[in-house]
Parts: sequence; C-alpha cells; structure tokens
Amino acid sequence: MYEENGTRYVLGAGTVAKYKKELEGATLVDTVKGSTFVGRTYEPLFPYFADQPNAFRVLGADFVDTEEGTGVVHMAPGFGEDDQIICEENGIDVVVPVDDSGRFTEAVTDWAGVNVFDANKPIIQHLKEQGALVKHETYEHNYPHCWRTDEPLIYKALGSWYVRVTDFRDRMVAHNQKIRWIPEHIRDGQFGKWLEGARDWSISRNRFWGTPIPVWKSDDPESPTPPECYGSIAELEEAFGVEVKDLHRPAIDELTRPDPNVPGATMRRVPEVLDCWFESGSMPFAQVHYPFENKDWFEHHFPGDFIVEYVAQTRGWFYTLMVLGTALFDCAPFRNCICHGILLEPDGKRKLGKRYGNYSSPDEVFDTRGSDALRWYMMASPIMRGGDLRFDSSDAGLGDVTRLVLNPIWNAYYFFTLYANIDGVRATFRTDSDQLLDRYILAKTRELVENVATEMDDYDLAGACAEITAFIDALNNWYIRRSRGRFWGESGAEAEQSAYDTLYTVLVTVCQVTAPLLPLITDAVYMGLTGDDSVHLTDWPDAESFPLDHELVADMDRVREACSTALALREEHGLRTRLPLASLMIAGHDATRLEPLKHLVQSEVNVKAVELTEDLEAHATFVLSPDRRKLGPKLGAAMKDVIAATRSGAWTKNDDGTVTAGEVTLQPDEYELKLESKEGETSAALKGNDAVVVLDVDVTPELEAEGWARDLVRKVQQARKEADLNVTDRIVLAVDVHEGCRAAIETHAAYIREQVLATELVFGAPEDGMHTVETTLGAGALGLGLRVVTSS
RNA sequence: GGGCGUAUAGCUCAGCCGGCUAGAGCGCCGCCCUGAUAAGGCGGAGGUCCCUGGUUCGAGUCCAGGUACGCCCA
Repeated sequence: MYEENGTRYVLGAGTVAKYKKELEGATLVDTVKGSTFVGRTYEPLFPYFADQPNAFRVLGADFVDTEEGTGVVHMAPGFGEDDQIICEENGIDVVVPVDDSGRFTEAVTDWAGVNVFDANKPIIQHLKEQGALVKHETYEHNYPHCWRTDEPLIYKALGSWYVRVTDFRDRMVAHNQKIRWIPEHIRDGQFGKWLEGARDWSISRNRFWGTPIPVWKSDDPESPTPPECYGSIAELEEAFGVEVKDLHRPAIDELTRPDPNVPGATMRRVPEVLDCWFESGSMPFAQVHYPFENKDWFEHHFPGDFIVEYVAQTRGWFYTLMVLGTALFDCAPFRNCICHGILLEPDGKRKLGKRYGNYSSPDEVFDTRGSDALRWYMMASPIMRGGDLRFDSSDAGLGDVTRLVLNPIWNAYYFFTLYANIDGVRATFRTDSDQLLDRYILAKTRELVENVATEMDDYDLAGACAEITAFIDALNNWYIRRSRGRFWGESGAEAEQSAYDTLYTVLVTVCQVTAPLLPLITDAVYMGLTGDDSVHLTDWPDAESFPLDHELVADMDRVREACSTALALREEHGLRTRLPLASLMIAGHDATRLEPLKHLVQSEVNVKAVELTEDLEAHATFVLSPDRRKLGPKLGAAMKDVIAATRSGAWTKNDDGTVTAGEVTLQPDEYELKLESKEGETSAALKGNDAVVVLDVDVTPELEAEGWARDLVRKVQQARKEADLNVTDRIVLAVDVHEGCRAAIETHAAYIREQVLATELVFGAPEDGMHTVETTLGAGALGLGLRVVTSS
C-alpha cells in the first residue's frame, strides 16, 4: 500500500517493480495480505450497475496471477467462465450489456450502440479524464478468433441447450476400454483423458442455418406449460394438425399452436439450431433413418467395425459418436478406430490446411502422380499410426511409389500379355502346376494372401504394403526372370502352358489382394487379364486353394540369397556375370536340401556346377552366438566374460554338446553356432549366418573363351536393336576380331549363330551396306557387321 | 500454463518383452545384367539412436529431468 498526497494505491507485492515511475513520489505506508480486502466494497468506475445486489465487493480467487497487472482483476460475469462461476458463488447476477452484434446495449448509456472493440479507446480516454487511470499498457495474449473470418470474438453469456454428459461419463469411460485404438495410446491418452474430463455438451447454436432444435415453448415466460420436444414428423403432424414437409427454417418456425394453459399465448419453436457435431455423432442411426426404417440393418451394423479420421477428432467426431452411442444405446458406437496423423509442410513447420492454402490440389497430384500413388504413399506412411508426415507433392516420395510399386506390377502384367499375345496363349486360373518355380510362387502367393489378411485384420496397413512389395520383388526378380525361357517354349509346350497359367493365377490373386491399396491399377490389370468385371466385385482370394509349402518357400528364398551373395563375390573379384565360372559351393546346415534348386543358382550366377555340402569345417569357421536373453538373467555379471570370450574366440566345444566360454559352461539350448567365411577363401556368409557361399574364381582358358562368346552375343543383340531389326529377322554376321579372341569365337560359332539368329558367321571386315559397330572384345578391337537375310 | 505425442543415416521411416556387429526404401558413388529395356540386379560409403543423469551383467528400447517440434485444450 503506497500513499501520495492523500491518495492510496493498493497493488500486489509482485507487481510493484513495474510501477516505479507511477509510484515515484509515493511512500510505502503498509503491507497487508490480499485477503484483508476480501468482502470490502468499492466504488465502481462506471455507474451503470451500481445497484446490482452483492456486486462491487472484493472477491478472492486462485486463478488470478499476482504478478500480472496490479494483482487485482475486474470480474465480468457475462463474459468469462471463471468470472461467472466466482460471481455466482457470491450471489452476483449475470448481466450482459452487449447485444448479438457485439455492441453495448442501452444499459451502458455512454457507449450504447458502440462496438465493444471500437469503444476501447474512448473508454480509456474517459478514465484518464476522470483521473482514474494510473497506467495504460498493452498486453499480448492468445485471443479467440473466428475460425473462418479470423475476426476477434468476445465471450458472452448465452442461454444454451445441453446434453448432460456428466450423468453418463463413467459409462463412456468404461465403453472406451473396449475400443481398439490405432495408435494404442489414444485410448488412455488423448481420448481417455478427454472422456474423464467430459463436461456437459452445449448442443445449441444461435444461427439461422442448421437443424432446428425440435422444442416448442410458450411465448409467455410465466406459462406453466412445459416445453414440448417432438421426435418425428408424425408427432408434429398430430400436435399441429397440418402436413409437415419441411423440417428446416424458416418453414418449421411457422408451426405454432395456442398455449393450452394461457389464453393468448402461443407455443413457438425455440430459436436455436443444433450444433452440427450433434448430427455427425448421430451418423450410425441417422444415416439409415433408424428407428423409423431399417431396424434390421441397424441392429446388424451397429456398432461399426471401424472408423478412421484425423487424430484431433478425439474431441470432435469420435467424441460425439461416443456421447450419443452411450446415451442412446449404452455402448461404444465403433469397435476399432484408426486415428491418422497430419500432413506437415516439407520443413515440418506448419500443418497443411485449408486456412493456409499451403498444399497443392489433390487433383493436381492425381493428374501428375496418380491417385494410386498418393493412396499407397499415405497407406504405407506413419500417418496411419497417428504420426505426422512431412509432405511434398513434388518430391521423390510419390515418384518412388510409381517406380517401386506401380511399375513393377505393370511390368509383370505387361510381360505376361506381351508373350501370351505373341504365342496366342489363353491362360486359366489353376494352382496345381508341378513345376518347381510355379510351386514356389504359388506357395508364396498363399503366404501373401494369409499375411496380408492378418496384417489388415490387425489394421497394420504399412505392414500389408511391405508384404506386397516383397512379393512383387520375388515375382519379378526371381520367378519371372528364372522362368523366362519357359514362356517362349524352351522347356516344351506343357511347361510353357503351366508357366502362363501360373503367372496368370498369381497376377489375378495379387490384384485381389492389392485392390484395397491400389484400386485403379489392380482393376485395370485384373480386367485386362480376365475380361471380367471389376476386381472390386470379387471376393477375397481363398488362401487354402494355393499349395501349402513353407519349406519350399524358405529353401527358395535361401537360394535367392545365396545368389545375391555369389553375385557380390563376383563383383568383389571383378568377375563379370557373363564370364562363366567352374563352380559354386553352398556349405551349410541342411544345404543338401537345396539339391532340386541347384540349376536355378547355376543359371542365375552363371557357373558350370553347383555343389552342396554340409561339411562346414572345411569351408567355414564357427562363431559362438550365446542366447543373451536366456543367459543374462542366469549369469548376471558373468555375462560380460561370456561376451568377451565370444568376441576373442576363447571358447571350446565339448563332446557332450556344451560349450565352454571363458569360465562358463553353456548348455546346448543356450547358444548357437553361426558361420563365418574362412579368411583367404573367395567366400561369404549368408545373412542368417547359417551357410557360406564359396566361389571358384579360377578362370581357365575355356571359361574365358565362353565368356567372350557371350560378350559377343550381347554386342550383336545390341547392334540388332540399334539397327531396328525385328526379333525374328535372320542375319548374316561379319566379325572382325583380333587374334586373341578369334579361336574362342570359332569354338562357339554355333552357339553364337543360334543366339543371334545368324544364318552365316563370317570372319573379316564387314561388307558394304552392312550395319556396322566398332567396339572391343577381350583385350582388343572388335568390328561387327550385320545384314538382314532377305526372307524367303 | 495443462494434456497427449514425436525426436534413429543426407531424406522418409522400421526397430516387439531391454540382448548378437542398429535396419529398410530413396538419394549418392561404383559394378553388373538385359528375349520386360526411358526397365532391372549386386555392392559401397554414410549413425553422438536429441541432451543429462539413473536402473541393469547389458539401454535406441525402461525411469527421472531437460531441449526442440507437433496436436489438443486453457
């Protein structure tokens, strides 16, 4: 408390420092607790409500910040929730001297009709003139603005209609526990917390557009007639005796009837309309006009299996569904709920939103990238698990989908149609081919159908996407690649037909499995393949109709990996794939099981022979891999020694199947022995460390010669393409090659002629008129010439 | 100010109940292959798992505190 020339200033102790200038001439006369003033009256700054009972007294409240302003704050019960509560507790009535357009009413005589924001300056001026203003400051704080027009809003007390949510809040909390949320934390986090703190829901809005609230009241406020709420058109027609065709304003407001209890008074509809969220929450039943119609349908479709929306709907749609579901049916209105996250600008600074206009039109993305690409991109992204995603429609992410997912599917389809049309083949859907590669891809298709179904049932869409991508890779880069010869009849007509049938069957099934994720491309492929109606009209494929053979799938995938490893070894040693090598050995547990698949490795890696052996010691060294989960709890601190021994190799295998690592003996089920390739050998371990691949890198003159022959074939094929030849054109081939390679070409002349469709292979410079190419072969120059043989 | 999330490679993200040398795709670089060809395959480099402390034989993972960002609320 300060005093200057007989005037006393009272302010919070924490705010004194801010009024240094104003208090310059004043002296501190006393320090008292704020509570000292509680209950004391004061003279209002403005006289308008001076007669209001109980008003203009000092009240205590814990939400006032004693560091802000003067530590004293003015209450306006009609314009703030805290204010209203405190005033109500102290018997002060709510007064609202502001009209619906934000202007002071007649009660505020000096500024009646003035917009409250426009009145700020003159009011400050007025206070100054009265000497009531000590200091004028501007505070910056969050202020509510209209979401649509961005105009500042004011809080103002209004009568409103409520749903008494607090009455059944506990039921909602209980029902929520039974809902499966994606991501899981929403249940007890954002949504659970929101439900626990649920307040009564104001469902009325003071505007023209909207669903009119179906309540009629007497226009005489003293009337004893209770408000009437109508539940159907039939009830309205019965009560008002007229046909009701339009439930909207203004027509509905013309429905009036005399107040039965007060002569001259009229029952009129209340002016409010419903909060539009009330309608969103009514979706489950309102969409089918239940209970007036479709009772049977509703009873079989409620609660819904799943809904999906933006994560912030925890206080919007998810919530209003929950309120009405609980209030009306006492159950959760949906069983599963996917909350997707939001898209952010590429720099992550702001969300993409209507307000900001900071995104390109989806139509534009559809036109440039395709809606399938966009859909897949979203489905495979963290946004489906409630996370945020930085999104740039122009960046590579969407293009990657086209390149890595859409193109491969289309390529497989294109490959099929290209050769099926050339050969005039019609394929049938069948899953019974006995060809090895067919059985592999059919068994893998079965796993695809099962796994995608499991992942989708689990709402793991990103997992389903990954499953499909991996399958397409195996289809294109293994099945088709390794089966190519069969498609042009290298293995006979029967094998050719089963290749077409199998690829057809697999593609049809892939389309069905992928249809929910890529609805357009799968439909195009499906209809192109089958000539049937849309893939979206078919049932989910029956996994059971495909062969079950996990072992074959596992073995084949192991072989694929062995090939990758072998190709890596080739690169490491600078041995191009066209150069045949004598042999490749796969040494590992159960390696001999791969016997039936050997020929595939042979052609993929271009080796003359593939050997399989379980003789591990000869080709690999063992690495001890203790089971840490098992041993950790058992050994405690001794675990460190075991790991050290594992690293240093200080362990021995005992005859009884145990292993001694450092001081510790490990039981057979407490460790695994993994393989590592021996140093100095041209070998490498597979990823699972259960086998090693050993490549014979000894290049004999014979192998080198064959490699040159294949190089030559490749170069001639390239030349054919450059010369725009048809794939079936026969040619005369001139080869002008240095001495180092000539013998090799002679040895393999027949092979070369066959491969490049040459009726004749002549050595020497190309003739005039030939298509010529200057290139190299082996260590020297190569000149090629080719001419189409006139078809006879 | 409160609640709920998120932070891992240049980028976008996986990484379960704590356990092996932290993974994928893209991008970059190199190599290869090609009867799907303005495709395709193989490899390499690239990491302070946001920071600090704690629990533990062992932490990207659990706990506490902090920082930054997002959503929701006030």
